[in-house]
Amino acid sequence: MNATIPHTTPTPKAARLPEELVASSTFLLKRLGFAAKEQSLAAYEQTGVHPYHHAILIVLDERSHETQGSIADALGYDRGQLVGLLDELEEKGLVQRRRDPNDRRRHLVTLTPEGTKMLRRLRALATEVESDFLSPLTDIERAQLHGLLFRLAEKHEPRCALSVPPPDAPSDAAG
Amino acid sequence: MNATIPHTTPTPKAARLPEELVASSTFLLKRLGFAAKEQSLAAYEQTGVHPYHHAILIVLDERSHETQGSIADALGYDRGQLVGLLDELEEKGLVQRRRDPNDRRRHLVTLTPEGTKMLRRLRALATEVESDFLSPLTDIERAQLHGLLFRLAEKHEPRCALSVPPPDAPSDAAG
DNA sequence: TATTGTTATACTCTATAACTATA
DNA sequence: TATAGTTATAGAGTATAACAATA
Repeated sequence: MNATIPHTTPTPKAARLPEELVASSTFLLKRLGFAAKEQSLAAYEQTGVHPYHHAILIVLDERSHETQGSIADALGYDRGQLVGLLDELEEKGLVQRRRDPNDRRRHLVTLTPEGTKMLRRLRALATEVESDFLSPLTDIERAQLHGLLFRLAEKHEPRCALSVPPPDAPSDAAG
Repeated sequence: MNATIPHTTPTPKAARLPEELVASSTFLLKRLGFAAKEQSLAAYEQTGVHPYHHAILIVLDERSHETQGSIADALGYDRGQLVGLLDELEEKGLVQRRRDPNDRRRHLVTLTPEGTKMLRRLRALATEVESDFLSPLTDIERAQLHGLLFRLAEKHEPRCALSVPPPDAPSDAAG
């Protein structure tokens, strides 16, 4: 390795990202979103289900007897993708599908008692992952961050908008 | 459609995400990271290059004559992946590879004048995308958001850390 | 033997659309 | 004809590791 003189290496050994990229919030969002996804996946491995499954269970816990289409729409999943996810949840006994007697094309999906139990476990895990991911921030900073992310999500992920502003109210109030 | 009585639809037509998910910052980070990626990809289509290519050009603009390994390390890319990206940049005449005479295993990569020109264009485009993505926020809020994201990135994307804390300083000070 | 760059392979995701059964 | 769910297929993207040249 040409090791007579250690070259004084003024450039740091640990490779750093260009400041220009680090200065970009969208760049950081992409990287952090990826990191959050990876950490979630690693944590969920022990449970045998994917964060996708967790989201489905949450939807069913809010309003059971959803149709597959309404679940897919609520989460932004493709309907074809949802079929496989529900197959897996059903195999594990966490949800149950039955035909809607009023429209036999539809499946009504419900949470089983085992599904409710799993959901409890997944909620605890998700809280843990979130808390760990945000650990560099104080509680106040976490609230600030969430508020800012939510404002962006209202625009870029409209499904996040919690309430549709009433037509006669000034729309600014909803922000 | 069984259209005698319109059902009064108390559930909103627009499918909404469960509040539980929207309340999670890591969930929002994942979705926003994905949205940022999608918007970048759409914007970069007109240029014929990918955001990956842009990042490589930025690295070369900071410090030319990088080896392929150091570029990959700086950006966190796989070295095998980088080969193809550099092939594409070279085909377009934006970068040039030549062997390092001091170590003939290595390739030194440099920006061509065309690459510099393209980089100018890409910088303008990236600024536009960023500005549009953050448009719901005021300048002060944008700065707040970036500060918070950066603090998270220092932990979850160590390549973002701008300066290595001096060994004699208390490590807590580095956040 | 270890490292740089290259190539090949395989695997995961996702997007698309064809297909069925019901309406 | 249109819709809900299902299935199959293809494509992009990514990760892994085998490989040749050089140290």
